[in-house]
Amino acid sequence: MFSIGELSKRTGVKIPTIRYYEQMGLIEPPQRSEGNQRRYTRDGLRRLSFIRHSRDLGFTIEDIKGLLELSQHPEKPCRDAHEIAVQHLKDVQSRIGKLRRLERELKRISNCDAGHIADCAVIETLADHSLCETEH
Amino acid sequence: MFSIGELSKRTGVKIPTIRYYEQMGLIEPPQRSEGNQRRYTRDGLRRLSFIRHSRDLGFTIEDIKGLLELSQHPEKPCRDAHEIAVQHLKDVQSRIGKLRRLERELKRISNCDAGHIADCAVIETLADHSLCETEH
DNA sequence: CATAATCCCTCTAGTGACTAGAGCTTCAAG
DNA sequence: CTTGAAGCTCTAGTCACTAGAGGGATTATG
Repeated sequence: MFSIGELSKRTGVKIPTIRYYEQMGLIEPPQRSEGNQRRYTRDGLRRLSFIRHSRDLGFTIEDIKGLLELSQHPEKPCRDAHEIAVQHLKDVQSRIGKLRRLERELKRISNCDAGHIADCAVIETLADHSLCETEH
Repeated sequence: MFSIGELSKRTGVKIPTIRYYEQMGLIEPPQRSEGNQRRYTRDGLRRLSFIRHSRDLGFTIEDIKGLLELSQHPEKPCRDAHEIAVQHLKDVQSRIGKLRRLERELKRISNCDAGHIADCAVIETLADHSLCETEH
């Protein structure tokens, strides 16, 4: 049995975040000690590790609820889990695309070496979109 | 003089967002009509366009406050504006790096074509970080 | 066994950048 | 002069936490 602090250390999830996950229904309310403190089992640890890892990969809490649900039913078809992952991959790829266009624009405007604001490309470009090279 | 709706159409910033910017001190409270409705000038339009464009490029409201302040003082050195832009560029580049590692991992795990959850790479990998190829 | 240090509890509120809705007033066109 | 669109303020909700107050529980040491 682990206290919440130990669980936190082992998973790298902060204590208030663990309690928040409980509140959100991502993890089940664990048993309590006589003095009302949370006591977790090895199973709770596994579940939280799953959640931690999924969050690191950028899945939303709703996604994770779905994935956890699925993982409880090994006989179900894999299709749904697969779909969640593919959808998320698409999101990630679109975010990368946007950020790369941004990067190009920022590189360009931050090459500015004007002495004064009056001639600064950063300010000028922000004030006038038509000075941009790419859409965004 | 524009109403808030016209300003919204011309800049592409939604009406509640404009009021929010006013509340946050990004734009000055404009004049009001006799019936207490906001009336904007061409200058307000320019300022909001600047903000819109900066937000599109991912600057935070705090960044934008700084940049607006600078743009009001054309005689100031360009250095500060430059620094804000470069810092932001760094942020963007680090976000791109993270997302690309994620993309690789998601591509890998979503190649799964198992029939059942029991053998699904998505679930398996989320449950066990050591199955990952890259750090994240 | 007493005490001190650490840990844990609940509850509320704050973050950033909006967005949505209720319940009301004003404006512009016909 | 009426009517419907557009505007007003205020409150609360979003997401995924994070911080702090004010208390109780557990554990290590003397």
